[in-house]
Amino acid sequence: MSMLECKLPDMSLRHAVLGLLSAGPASGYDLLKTFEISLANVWPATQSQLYSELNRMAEAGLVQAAAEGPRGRKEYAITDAGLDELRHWMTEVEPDRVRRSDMLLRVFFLNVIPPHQAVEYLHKQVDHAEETLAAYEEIKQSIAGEDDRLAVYGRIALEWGVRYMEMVRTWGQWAQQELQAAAATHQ
Amino acid sequence: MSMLECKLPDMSLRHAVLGLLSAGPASGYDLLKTFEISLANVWPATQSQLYSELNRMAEAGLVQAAAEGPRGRKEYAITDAGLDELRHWMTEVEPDRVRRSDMLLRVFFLNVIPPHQAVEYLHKQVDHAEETLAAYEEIKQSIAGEDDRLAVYGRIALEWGVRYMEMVRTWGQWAQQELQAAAATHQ
DNA sequence: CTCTGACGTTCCAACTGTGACATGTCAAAG
DNA sequence: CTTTGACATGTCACAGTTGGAACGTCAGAG
Repeated sequence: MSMLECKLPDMSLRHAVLGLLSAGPASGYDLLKTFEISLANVWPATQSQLYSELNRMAEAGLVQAAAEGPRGRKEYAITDAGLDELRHWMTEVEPDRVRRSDMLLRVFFLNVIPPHQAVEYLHKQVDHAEETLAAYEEIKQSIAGEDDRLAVYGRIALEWGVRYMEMVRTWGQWAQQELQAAAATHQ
Repeated sequence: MSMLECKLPDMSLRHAVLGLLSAGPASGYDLLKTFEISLANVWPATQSQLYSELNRMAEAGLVQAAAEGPRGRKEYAITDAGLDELRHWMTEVEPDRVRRSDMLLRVFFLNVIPPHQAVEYLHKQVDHAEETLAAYEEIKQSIAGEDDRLAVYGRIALEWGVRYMEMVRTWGQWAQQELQAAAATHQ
C-alpha cells in the first residue's frame, strides 16, 4: 500500500567508489586499477560500470571533477555530500547478507554424481582454498611491517580472507571423510 | 581474436532448477517454495525468474511439462538432456569464486568513521553471526536423526554455514581487539 | 453463499553487471 | 619515424535479478 515500503537498489559500487575517493582524488583509470588490485575479491567492477557510475555520481553531486590532466584525464574528488553519504552507508545501512555461491549450490546436488566424483569435487575445493591461502599468507607477510591507520583495516579484511580459506579447507576435508563414512555404512 | 574466448553466462539458476528436479517432478510453485526454504541462503530466486526460466528450459529440452494438474498447475520433469547438463555442470564447470560482500567492503573504509563506531560495526557483525549460528545449530539438531543419502549432503551444506558463522564470529572478536590495540598505540 | 487465503501462472519495467567495440593521447623503444 | 603499450574515456547490447501488477482456481471457514 505505502510507497515507503519500496526497496531502494543497493548501489554498493557507488559506495565503493566513495570509499576509495575518501582517501584522495583519483581518475576513473586510477580507480579501475584499485578495483582490480585490492577490491577484486570483495567488489569487482568493470571499466564501463565505473566510468558511467562516476558520471552519475558527479551529476548527483557526490563527487566533483576536480582537475583535467593530459590525455583527457579527469580527476574526481569526493564532496561533502559524498562523504556524508559514505558515512551514512557505513553506519546506518544494514549489510546485505545474501551471498550466492555456486560452489555450495553444487554440494546440494552431489547425489546426482557417483560418490567418488563427489569426493573429487570436495577435494578440488580444498586444493583451491590451500592455493589461495598461500597467496594470502604471502601478502600478509609483505604488509606485516606497516602499522598506520589504513594498514590496520586492510589487515583486518585480509585476515577475513585467510580465515575463510582455512574454514573452506577444513570443511572440505571433514566433508570428504563424512562421505566416505556414509559410503561405508551404505556400502 | 578467436570466438572461442567468449565467456558464456552463468545460468546457475538453471542448474539449481535441474538439481531440484533431479529429485523428482515439481511445479513452478513447488520449486519456488523449495527455493524460499532450503536454497534461500545459497541461490535465492524470485517467482518471475523461476517461471520464465522453466519455460526457457522446456524450450531447450532440459525439462518436460509432464502433467497438468488443477488450477493450471504444470508439473515439470527433468529430461535425459537435463540430467546430462546437470552432471556436466557439476563435474566440468569451474565454480565461480568471485563473491561480492558489502559487509567486507565496509571494512576497507572503516577509517572514515571514528574508531568507536568501527568497533560497533564489527560488534554488530558478531551479533548477527551468533544469531544465525544459533538458528543453524537448531536445524542441525532437528535433522540429526536422518542418515539417508540426501541428508548427508544437506548436512554438509549446513555445516558450511555453521563453520562460516563461527569464522565470522571469531574474526569479528579478533578485529575488535586489533582495533583497540591500534587505538592504544596511536593513543 | 461469500469471503479469505493458499495455489498457480504470466508479463512487465527498472536496474545492475558483463563483454565488446570505438576512440584517442602520449612516451619510449627500436 | 614507426610501432608498441600504457594511459584514458565513452557507448552499446545482452543477460540476470528484482519487485510488482494482473489474472484466475479451488477448498474451507463463517
